[in-house]
Amino acid sequence: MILPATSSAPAIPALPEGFRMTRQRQQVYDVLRDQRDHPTAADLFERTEDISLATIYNCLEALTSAGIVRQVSTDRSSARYCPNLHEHAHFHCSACGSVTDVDPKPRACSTTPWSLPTGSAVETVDTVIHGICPSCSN
Amino acid sequence: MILPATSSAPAIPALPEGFRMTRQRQQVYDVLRDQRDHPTAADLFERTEDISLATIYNCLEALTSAGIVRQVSTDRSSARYCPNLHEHAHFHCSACGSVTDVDPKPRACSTTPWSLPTGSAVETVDTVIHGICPSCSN
DNA sequence: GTGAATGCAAAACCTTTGCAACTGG
DNA sequence: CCAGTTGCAAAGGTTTTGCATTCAC
Repeated sequence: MILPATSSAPAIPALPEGFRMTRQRQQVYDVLRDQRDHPTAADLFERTEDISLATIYNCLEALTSAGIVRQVSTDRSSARYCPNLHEHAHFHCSACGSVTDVDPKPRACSTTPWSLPTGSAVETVDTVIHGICPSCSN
Repeated sequence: MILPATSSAPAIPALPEGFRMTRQRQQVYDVLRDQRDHPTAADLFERTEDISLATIYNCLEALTSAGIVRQVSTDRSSARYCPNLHEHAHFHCSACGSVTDVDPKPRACSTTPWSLPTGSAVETVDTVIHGICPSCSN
């Protein structure tokens, strides 16, 4: 007998001790993982069912501080969310508003190209490339 | 007779055709240029006189689209503004919240280290380095 | 003179919060 | 069981808007 394709096996990178994988958190993570278009909280609210908007925000906060989702700010509009944990930048099309992942070049310089003051401790680097995407260039 | 030090000579990079340099826009630009700590709209409202908050926002929008000021989004809090037009990144201290300019290393790789899809047109690249600044490391 | 910019207050928008009810481990 | 999570509605903070007045060119 074949089990119905329940939407979600955990399938999540190492979770912190004591992290509660609730139905809501799983659903939010599933949408992020399956539709990698960097949805906003409102997008996620529409794409899920029986989750309040406040809980969407709670889940995103929980997933973000658990380290399995990154928050992306391309402009002043709603925050977007990204389940890609590999080093990458975000390309933001100023025409259509889409946000896509951009990988580093195969053998790009390995050290930070920025002259940080002595004593600075780097936690994360967020790079947003604004421009026009191939589809909008036509 | 010595003239009182009126706050402002134009002293602004090439302005677009038809840009009206009003008193308010000049004052906002002067504060940005003289106190390069990346103030928010609310900061600028406090540091200027006889300018309404709505006008602060109008001025920032005007200066930004005129290309002489850049908007900086380090997190979800208020937008910050930067009059430094040279290529640089922003270091955001997650402890004290300060934002400082970071210059590129003298001979860092000259081309984008990102594999952009063919047909992408890059307009600007915003890099925010989150971490702990030297003062907060103590 | 005239279109653009300002000031005010109100509205819009995104996100967080307080608190009672519920639930995952 | 019970601390942590949810849902709701209300509040908070930031930014925008409508419109009459004022101003830069």
